[in-house]
Amino acid sequence: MARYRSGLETRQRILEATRALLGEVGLEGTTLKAICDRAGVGAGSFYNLFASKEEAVLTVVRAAIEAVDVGHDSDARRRETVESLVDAYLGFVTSEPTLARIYLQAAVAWGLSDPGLAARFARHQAQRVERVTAALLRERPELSSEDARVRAELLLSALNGLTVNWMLDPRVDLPTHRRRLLALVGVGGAVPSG
Amino acid sequence: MARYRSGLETRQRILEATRALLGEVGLEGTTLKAICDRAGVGAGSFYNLFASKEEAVLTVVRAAIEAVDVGHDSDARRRETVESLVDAYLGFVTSEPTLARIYLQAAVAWGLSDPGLAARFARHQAQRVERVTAALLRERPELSSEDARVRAELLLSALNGLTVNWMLDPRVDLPTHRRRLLALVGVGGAVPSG
DNA sequence: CGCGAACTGGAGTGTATGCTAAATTTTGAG
DNA sequence: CTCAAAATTTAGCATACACTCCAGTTCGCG
Repeated sequence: MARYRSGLETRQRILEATRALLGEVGLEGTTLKAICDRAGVGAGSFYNLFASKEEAVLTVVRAAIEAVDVGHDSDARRRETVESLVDAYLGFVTSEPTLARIYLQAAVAWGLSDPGLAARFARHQAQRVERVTAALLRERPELSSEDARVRAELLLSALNGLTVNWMLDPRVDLPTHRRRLLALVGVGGAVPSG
Repeated sequence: MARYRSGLETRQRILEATRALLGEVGLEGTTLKAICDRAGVGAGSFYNLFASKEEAVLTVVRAAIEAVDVGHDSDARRRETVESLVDAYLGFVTSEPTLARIYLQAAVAWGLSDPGLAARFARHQAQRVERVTAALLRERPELSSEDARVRAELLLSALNGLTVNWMLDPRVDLPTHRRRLLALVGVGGAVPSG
């Protein structure tokens, strides 16, 4: 394992190379040789720090998952709004498209095959739903909790879908959809007309 | 290429094996050997009918893309409703999860890497948006066309996102979301309360 | 039938991959 | 300074992959 400073730095370089490659050429192109070349490291060094290539990739993916729900201690959470949550998500997607891409890729390409990973993603999604539901109930106390939960699930699903569409076609107008989405869920701007 | 009946049958068997494997073990596990074993065919036969493994896989993916928007001649299209379109999509997803999965997998795993494929998916998505927009305008003529288009895009994005969530966690309640989604877009059932 | 073209299976090829072994250098606590 | 552990490089191994070659078989038109 890494105990000296040099080893830790190398470990970091490897993870950064892995992350960059996953975002640029996808999982398929992220070979061990590519990682080592990019990190400026021999294969032996890699295996001195990681048990397998999969470990490095999963480390990156895990970080991507965490990064989706950045920040907010439990105190600030009680003040966060649906709008701020949506903005945090969209801000992450647009400012870190590489990580967002890795997340989606992992969810669809692996999550659908590996039950363990699927469970991890599902759990993560459930936590996000809880967070949005809580915010929604704070802003619109008249909603039943089931109603709020369904709306939260829809909101998050739509955000995920929009992200995919945006990545396939950057002309997708995220700000407009953001506004529309908040209105349709019944928060923030004008109430939907019908 | 295939000219005899036998060759055409073999070709069909190969495509079916490819489709099944893509749905079961993903792109990663869909090797040439796996395809040939499953189809009961030698590698030579495969390459007598397909120029490459990629050709077979892309043929299957193309079919999956087409299958998402099944049926409806141009006459029936003028009578289709938002609800019928949503139901057609959800019906396809739940009755042919394998194909739906291939579609999503291809869109995310390849579409994000291969610009050509991304363009194909984007074009396909644009056509779907047009179709839903037209239906929405028919049902609610008071909407502006921009408004209808944005709602259609959101509806489709949410459907895609819901599909992903449902595949990761089958407990996702599609019928409820379907009803909610139609209401939120402003069609079908009760108008949203706020 | 006859015959050329299509089809078939399976061994074989080259290559890229993930990973290892061993020899060497670097690190840093005592 | 010493020295054992950690870090690093390099060469190479085993495997799996997409794909080719080729000898033999089947097809179906004339």
